[in-house]
Amino acid sequence: MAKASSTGVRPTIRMVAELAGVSTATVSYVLSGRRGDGGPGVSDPTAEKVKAAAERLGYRPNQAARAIRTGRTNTVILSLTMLSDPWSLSVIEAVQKAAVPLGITPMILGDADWVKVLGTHNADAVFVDAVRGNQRDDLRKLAARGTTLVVFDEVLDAEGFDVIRSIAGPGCRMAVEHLLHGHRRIACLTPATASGTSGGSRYRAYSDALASAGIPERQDYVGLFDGTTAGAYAASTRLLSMPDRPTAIYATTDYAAVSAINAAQRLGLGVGVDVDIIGVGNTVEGERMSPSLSTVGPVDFFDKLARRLLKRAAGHGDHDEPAVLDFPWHLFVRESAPHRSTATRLY
Amino acid sequence: MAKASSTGVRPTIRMVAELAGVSTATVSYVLSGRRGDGGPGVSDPTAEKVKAAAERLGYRPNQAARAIRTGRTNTVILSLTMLSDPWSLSVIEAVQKAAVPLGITPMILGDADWVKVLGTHNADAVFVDAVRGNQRDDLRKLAARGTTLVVFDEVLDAEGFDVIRSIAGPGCRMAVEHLLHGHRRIACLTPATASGTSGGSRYRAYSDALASAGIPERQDYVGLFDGTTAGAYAASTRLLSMPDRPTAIYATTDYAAVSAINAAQRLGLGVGVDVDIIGVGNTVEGERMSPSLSTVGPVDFFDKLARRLLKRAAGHGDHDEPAVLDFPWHLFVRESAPHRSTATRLY
DNA sequence: CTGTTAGCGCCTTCAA
DNA sequence: TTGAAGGCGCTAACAG
Repeated sequence: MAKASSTGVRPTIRMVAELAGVSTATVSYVLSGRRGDGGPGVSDPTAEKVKAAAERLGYRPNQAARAIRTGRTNTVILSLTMLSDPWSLSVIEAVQKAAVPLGITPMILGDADWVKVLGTHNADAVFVDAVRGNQRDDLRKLAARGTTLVVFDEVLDAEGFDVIRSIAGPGCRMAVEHLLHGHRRIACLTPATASGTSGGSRYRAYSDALASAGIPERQDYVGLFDGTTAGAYAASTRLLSMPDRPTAIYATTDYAAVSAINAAQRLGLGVGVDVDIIGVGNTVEGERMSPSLSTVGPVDFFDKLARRLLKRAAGHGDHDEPAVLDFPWHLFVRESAPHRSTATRLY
Repeated sequence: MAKASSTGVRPTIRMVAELAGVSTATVSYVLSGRRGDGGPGVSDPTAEKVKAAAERLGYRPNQAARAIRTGRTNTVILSLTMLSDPWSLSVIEAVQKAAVPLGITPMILGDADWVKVLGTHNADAVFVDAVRGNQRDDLRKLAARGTTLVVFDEVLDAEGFDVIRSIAGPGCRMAVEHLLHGHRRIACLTPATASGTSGGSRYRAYSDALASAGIPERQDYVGLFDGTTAGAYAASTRLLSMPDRPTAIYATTDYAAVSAINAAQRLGLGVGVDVDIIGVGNTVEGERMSPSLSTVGPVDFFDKLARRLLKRAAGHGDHDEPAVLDFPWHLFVRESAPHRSTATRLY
């Protein structure tokens, strides 16, 4: 049984070198596993001695020190504003699956204030899931300083960083039009902050589709909430408790749609029967729940996102130009808002 | 309008020094804002020059380099195994609130494999939310190497690190006994993995309480699930669809209880009326939902946890001995499992 | 009050 | 096949 370092001090490469009776360079070669591919060869007995010494001391290379020398951190940062949103969990899941085999560690930044953090902390690549108007300049500055960015946004251009975009507008339009096949009294459930930001296009799809169908928009059919799950639940309850309640709800995010389903069931309404509910985003949670959530969303979005991010993180030399990646949207018809024919329509 | 660094290279302290016409040391003094408190003073005009130069270049100190020198990263790592659990979100929220004013950045590690990551990445303090049996040695080794740890566990001792413990046993017992006032047919909803780990005590409280009350335990009243929300929902549906369905469900986590409530409502059962549901953990989500979730849990747990972690992260000099912190549990009677008198009991 | 020097732990030449 | 030396960006101790 090795005694390990009971000194309370972290073992350094130098201690390993001393214990093995070699130089620090040799240790570095052996432990970073690069001998033979152009790097100097090290004799097997020496390599063994080094490995044994490292093991005995419990040596692990110091990433901070390595980063300062190599410029690589083997880390990607995910800046996620709404951690409770299933969308964020899907991002995390996909990135983690793709990162682990590459020896890259994903670190999650829950704070919305990524500007300050990314200025001082480095990562091989950074994913940012929401950019407010006044942060556009910060993004450009970060990119100019060499930070590798992948940004999720519907309007930004690729000014030194990748932009992942999934044009919500047409997709959302499809969602509302799907409801229009069976309904006239359609409500919209959307966070209050979304009026100005990217969510705005999701709401606009609702307005436009209704207008095209010749249905006047009712103010009391717009359920604004504060962005929380509880808020979405409350707003849904209000909508579904009205005397002339809507027969369908278009929710601008999947998690809001999930809350709406729970609220409807609480009120004793059959989801997909008495009331249809459709979401936006195509998250796994929606697919797995019961009744399964009808939704619109990009296909394979999360995997593609993860691939892009890790390609940027790993491929330090490859210089694909930063680009805008556009993901097409599909309509996923499931139980919460099934197909409606003239026979089954609710008006 | 400053041109900023359009070189694609991150500005260093040396560039700032050159531009300002001073030495790097002076820059360091000025920008780390420590002049006067024992450190050398710097004249105001010089300080201004330095600040202007830094601003012009968009300079931000490199945390990795600083860390290697000072041993401090201004970072805490939260290793959270089940990010979708509201419990994790509460931890994040509390830590973030406490960390920001101290200039400390919380980084979240979603990967369950913290052993590898913490070996190479450093932080001023680390919170670990789950320790498997074979990881105990790793914990000790990490602590011996100087990693500051705060571990959430019910059985570990403080072997070089803090242990936060919230003896679930007695609290869970209270939960089941609360149900026993009004019920005889009580089911238990618990993740399958919990048989061996800390969750085991939560299940044992159920067994013991039933035994003490002279009620035989029914195998078909134990709803095992895979740890996911969807799994908990499915298991709840099965329980509540039985011919002689239970009139109460004791869920070993709040998030499972939430799923059970949704399942019950889906089946048209009145929660708190036809069926009582109680959770474990006292998360905010449970408190805010409708019907509000009855539960047991420690009081002020998350804030206390955050305070401890940040005290460890900030107080580099203070050497309180690592200790076991024990948080007492309370019973929170809310709508999903109200008080039952002999008049309102369901048997 | 300011600049010089010496490292932190690691990796990468270059010479032996 | 190995070792010595230099430097990454930064700060701490010591000169001036």
